Amino acid sequence: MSVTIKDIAKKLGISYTTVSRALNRKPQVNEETMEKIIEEAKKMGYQPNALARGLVKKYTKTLGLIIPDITNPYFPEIARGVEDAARKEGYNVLLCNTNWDQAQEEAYLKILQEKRVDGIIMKAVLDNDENLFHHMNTPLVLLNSRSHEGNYNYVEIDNVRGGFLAAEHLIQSGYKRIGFIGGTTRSYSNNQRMEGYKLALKRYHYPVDEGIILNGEFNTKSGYDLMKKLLKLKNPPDAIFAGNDVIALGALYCVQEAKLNIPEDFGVVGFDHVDFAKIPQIQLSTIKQPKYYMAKQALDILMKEIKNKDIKVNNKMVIEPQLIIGKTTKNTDIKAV
Amino acid sequence: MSVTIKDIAKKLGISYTTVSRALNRKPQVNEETMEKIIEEAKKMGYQPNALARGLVKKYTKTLGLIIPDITNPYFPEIARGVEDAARKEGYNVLLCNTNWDQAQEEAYLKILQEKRVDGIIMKAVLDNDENLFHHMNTPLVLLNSRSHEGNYNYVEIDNVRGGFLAAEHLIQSGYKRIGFIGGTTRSYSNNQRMEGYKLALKRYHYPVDEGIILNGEFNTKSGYDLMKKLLKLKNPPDAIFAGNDVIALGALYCVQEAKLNIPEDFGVVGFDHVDFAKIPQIQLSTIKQPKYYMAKQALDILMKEIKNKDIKVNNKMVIEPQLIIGKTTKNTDIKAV
DNA sequence: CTGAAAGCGCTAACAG
DNA sequence: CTGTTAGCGCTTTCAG
Repeated sequence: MSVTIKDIAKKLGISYTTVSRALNRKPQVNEETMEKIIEEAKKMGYQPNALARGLVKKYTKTLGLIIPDITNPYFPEIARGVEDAARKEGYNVLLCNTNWDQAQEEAYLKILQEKRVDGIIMKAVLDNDENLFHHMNTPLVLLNSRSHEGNYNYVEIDNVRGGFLAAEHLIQSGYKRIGFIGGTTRSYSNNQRMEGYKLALKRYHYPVDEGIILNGEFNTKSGYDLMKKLLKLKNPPDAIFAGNDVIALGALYCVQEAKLNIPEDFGVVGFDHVDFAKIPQIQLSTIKQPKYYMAKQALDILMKEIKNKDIKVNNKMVIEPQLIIGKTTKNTDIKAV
Repeated sequence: MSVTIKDIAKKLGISYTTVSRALNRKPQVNEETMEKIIEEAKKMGYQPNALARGLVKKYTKTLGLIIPDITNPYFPEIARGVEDAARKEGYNVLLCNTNWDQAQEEAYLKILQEKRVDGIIMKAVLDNDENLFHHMNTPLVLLNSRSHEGNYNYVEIDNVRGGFLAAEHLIQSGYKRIGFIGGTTRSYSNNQRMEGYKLALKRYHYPVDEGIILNGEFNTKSGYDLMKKLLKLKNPPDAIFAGNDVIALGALYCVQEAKLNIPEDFGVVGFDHVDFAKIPQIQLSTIKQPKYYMAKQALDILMKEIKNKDIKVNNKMVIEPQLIIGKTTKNTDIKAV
């Protein structure tokens, strides 16, 4: 099928070892023959076989990135950060989307290792799983996730702190009854955010009412549906903290549909600060994650692990979140994006 | 390092061929030994080496997907379609993001082939390139792109028709001076859309004024900047057709900032019908591409090419676009999402 | 500076 | 049903 170094060698009447060396620009090779070989390779349309190379070299210069939902803009922003950083280190990234499906996550973890990627960055679907991390021979860095045994490095936003900031802001904005709409309770980061929210309520002597704490999925539809449920209550909330921006968007829509004025009658705070949250039509109040930066950090840690496969580096990073005040909560200073 | 079939064979005192057969569930193997081998493999944490397998089998069950901008929601939607369809066929997808950088595109094309992916789907950055497709040994299907020589299969929206529909809608909505804000003029699809726009103007006896036809980049900032330019004109447009939804969003923002009422004073039509264009705060009038469907079609064609590597299948698909009327153009029927 | 030989981990004939 | 052998395309000793 495709041209190999042997084909080139035969054509030139030399050994294929020399061809290999020339193509890898080893200094030992005679300059003239080197040039001749490179030229011939180009002429014949030679394409090195990365499989064969990987087999002998024991590395592939490829990384895996496992994320749960590529249509949530949070993850493309992460993906870009990882990819940009990886490229600079000479790595390519195999992006895998699990659709929040744990079986799929496990499958990808397996496949990536079989393809002998040099390392993996993963936002895990769930945190309560024990089977997931069996037989990991490949360096793994978690993103906003924790393994059960806690033996992987990670980069995460301080989710508790973020939840606290969100709820505190709603309280200080004068809302009286603050609900929570989260993603799945099996998600580590979701629960941490909920935790922070409860802490703030307690801190400010607000009651924690489980009746206005709802969890569903990490998407707009779920946000919309759960908001609808909350509004139907006899004693509905006058503000909510959403587990992420995508949920917040659905909630926002529902509130508007109910003809409540935002932010006067109802306040909404999200989490992530994804790009669409910034647009003037929305300007969502939210908790900012420095996504690009976090992605870069995760990659840096992964690089260290790869370069010291024997030594177990301990490198866990917790990033400080930042409250962004938009126009979906009361004390807004409206400003340009 | 990691466990190989030889290790398992040694441990069990049998030949590694038998191990290979058992692990591949070949029916010929004795059931008992088969079970024993599989169990031992699990116990030892065996992970097949896909590189070695690929080397001998000549396929990798991996596909490449090259896109220019993962943060434009159009592409995640495409990516999901490709990935879902690929998974059903037993393939994984290597997602590559070029950031609209042609050198990067070429690099990825090369890398993917070196990794011996079985096929590639690509939205090309530019259409005017001749070097790009050199030495393609790998099946390639283009998405909303054309190769210079036209010798690759593709799936595309009818961009001319889409541009026509957009401009026609603005005309019929009563706007008098309709501009165009596009991405780069080196993009095939962009130019086709512009073409359709001009056709509509001519058809309805509107003048084609190059002074209100601006091109820049395919992002929100560019849309905003170019819109600003247009509004500064002595004789500014009262509507624009944007090359895609992301550009439209930037334009929308700029128009609102200028305190013009949408849709009364100013109309905007985008292209793509990405998810955010549907949200109630925006409800962008736009041209719909059935993205998921198109991705699936591209994958189907690619599958055919892979399965008939010798026979050159000719399979070019042009999809009909659909006008979606939102609330950024006058004759709106406001409706739920 | 160049070649011969071994081997990466696996599958695929070919025997037995 | 199982083992032996060869070979995928490449890099890496080890000689020369």
